[in-house]
Amino acid sequence: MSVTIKDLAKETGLTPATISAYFNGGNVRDYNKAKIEEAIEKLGYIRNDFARGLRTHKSRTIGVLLPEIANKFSTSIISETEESLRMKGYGIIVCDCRSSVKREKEAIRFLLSKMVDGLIVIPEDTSANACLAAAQNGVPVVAVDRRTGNPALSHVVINNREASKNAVNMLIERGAKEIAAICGDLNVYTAGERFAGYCEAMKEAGLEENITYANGAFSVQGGYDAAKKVLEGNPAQALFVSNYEMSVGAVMAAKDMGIIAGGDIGFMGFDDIDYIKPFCPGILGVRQPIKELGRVAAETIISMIDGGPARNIVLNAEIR
Amino acid sequence: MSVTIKDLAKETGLTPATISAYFNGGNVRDYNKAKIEEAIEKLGYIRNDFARGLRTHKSRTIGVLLPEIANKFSTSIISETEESLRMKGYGIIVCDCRSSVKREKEAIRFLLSKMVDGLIVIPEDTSANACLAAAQNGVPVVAVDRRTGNPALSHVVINNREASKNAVNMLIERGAKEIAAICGDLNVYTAGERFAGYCEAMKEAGLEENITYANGAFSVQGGYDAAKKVLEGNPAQALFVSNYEMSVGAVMAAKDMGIIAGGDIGFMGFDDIDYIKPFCPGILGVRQPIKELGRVAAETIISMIDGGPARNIVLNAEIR
DNA sequence: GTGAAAGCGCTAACAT
DNA sequence: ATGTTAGCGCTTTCAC
Repeated sequence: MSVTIKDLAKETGLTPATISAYFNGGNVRDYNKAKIEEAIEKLGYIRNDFARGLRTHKSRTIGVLLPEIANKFSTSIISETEESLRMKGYGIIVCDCRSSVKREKEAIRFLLSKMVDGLIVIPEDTSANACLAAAQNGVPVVAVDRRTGNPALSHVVINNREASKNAVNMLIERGAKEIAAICGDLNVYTAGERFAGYCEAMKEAGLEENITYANGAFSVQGGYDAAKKVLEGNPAQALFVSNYEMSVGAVMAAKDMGIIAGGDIGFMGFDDIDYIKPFCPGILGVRQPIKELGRVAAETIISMIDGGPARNIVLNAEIR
Repeated sequence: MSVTIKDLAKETGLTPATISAYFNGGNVRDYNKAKIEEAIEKLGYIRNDFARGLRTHKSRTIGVLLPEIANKFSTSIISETEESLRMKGYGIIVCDCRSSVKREKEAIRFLLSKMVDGLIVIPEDTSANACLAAAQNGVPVVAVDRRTGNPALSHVVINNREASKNAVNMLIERGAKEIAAICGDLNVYTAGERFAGYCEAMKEAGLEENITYANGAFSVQGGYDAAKKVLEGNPAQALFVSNYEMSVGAVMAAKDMGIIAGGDIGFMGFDDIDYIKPFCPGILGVRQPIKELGRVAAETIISMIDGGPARNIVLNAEIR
């Protein structure tokens, strides 16, 4: 079957212990090192991480759990996380849970049985019950993008409420009074916070009565439908859309109704909406520091694995 | 430390062997089953897949290797693959290699050391040398999207050349004669095939002299730059862009130059360009059967793990 | 249907 | 600097 450390021992005339020392930075004579390396090459040896992990209780692997793997925002974060982690010698196992709390629980068990050293999660379950099993097993958890009620977890989020408030204020400064919010399920942390920021801005501007909210799925279609509903009902002067996919959908819906977002009406979306900008030069967006989010998440999980405490980190979004 | 099968044995008054039998579908008395389940719940037992894999040489895990994890096309495929695989009891480990052959090799070693039962790859290295190590270890490999020269691998691809030829023919039928291709690096399988299809169509229509090709990175920016170059030089009557991100960029570039793709000039892009359609109703796209690609890849790797032969599967793309 | 015992491939004392 | 030995948590004969 597969080549083991024993075969390397036989090939080189050394013992397994020496080979192991070689792999783990122990002191090995240079000419023995050379022999070992030769044998590895010749035999095509690949280390069995199962055996290793069984001994060490370490996998040098981080579990990553996303609501949806085909979601641009999530994968952009993860892309950066993976990069940072790789440089520290860690790999990642990615799972998605299709935005289902039940699957989130299953996936966490799956990841734990893979002996991950830590977990980076965009949590679906706000109470973070699903992460309990991890905590129980001494596996540290970093929640990204969404805050949970569990103080054992680290959190890396953006200043959702404040950024949204500023964003809406910007629409107000430009003269809009009837600003409709399109936010998706308010029980989701980000949606709730962003809507709250919208409300604060409206209230402080004395526009409390103009607060309008349209629900919808966190998808292009969801944003499309919600915007259509809003624009057909009460012609708004501006739209505040609190998520990337929904922003794209909302711009499409407006266009289909003959309304240019950012031109005929004010428009504040979220994340990287540059693709659409040539067609709607006036649109604005809250830009989350996605790369930093991913990098900081990686740093935080490493720090926790090394025994550091749970942290709460808030990054600032920018409006462009 | 963590709860083991021994703890379950102690708790239930049974032996590890019986607990193991329980997990592996052996015959266990109903009231013992109940006791075991109770103990699992009470103690919060999570199976150690390292120990298990060490014994069985199976991980029930498939390694997935992508050029770029933040790429919509890749993750859309994987999303479907993961779903299918999960239903068969398999999980996935996802790596990306940043479109680097060197990293691809590293990632494959990483995945093999994690004892994956199979590999699903969007191969960066056309010769599939990187996959050699997998074959050597008896780990089956399925290449998706791009064909390699290695007959040991299964391949799941679309009819790139034919679909592209049909697509370009469609532009020709609509009256375009000066059609420029924007394809990215032609050494990449898909780009090469799609360009070949374009050339065939042009030749058969007697438009050989009009063949124009602009290179660029496989990104929005790459498509933008390439389109700008093309449109500034020799005002084309139509654009054929052979990749999703580049299609988006090309449409943006045209718009920035005051040209509406699909209106002022013919436009044939790739994949799901619906987001832009409200702004350019006339654009067309080659639609790859992404979900089917992902599902078939999953089915194929399972079949190979069960001892089946390597397969070559070609799915048809549709033009809309 | 359940128990006893061996061993998967590796690492980590400890001895030399 | 290298060898010896025991054991990580599980599965798997083989008895009973």
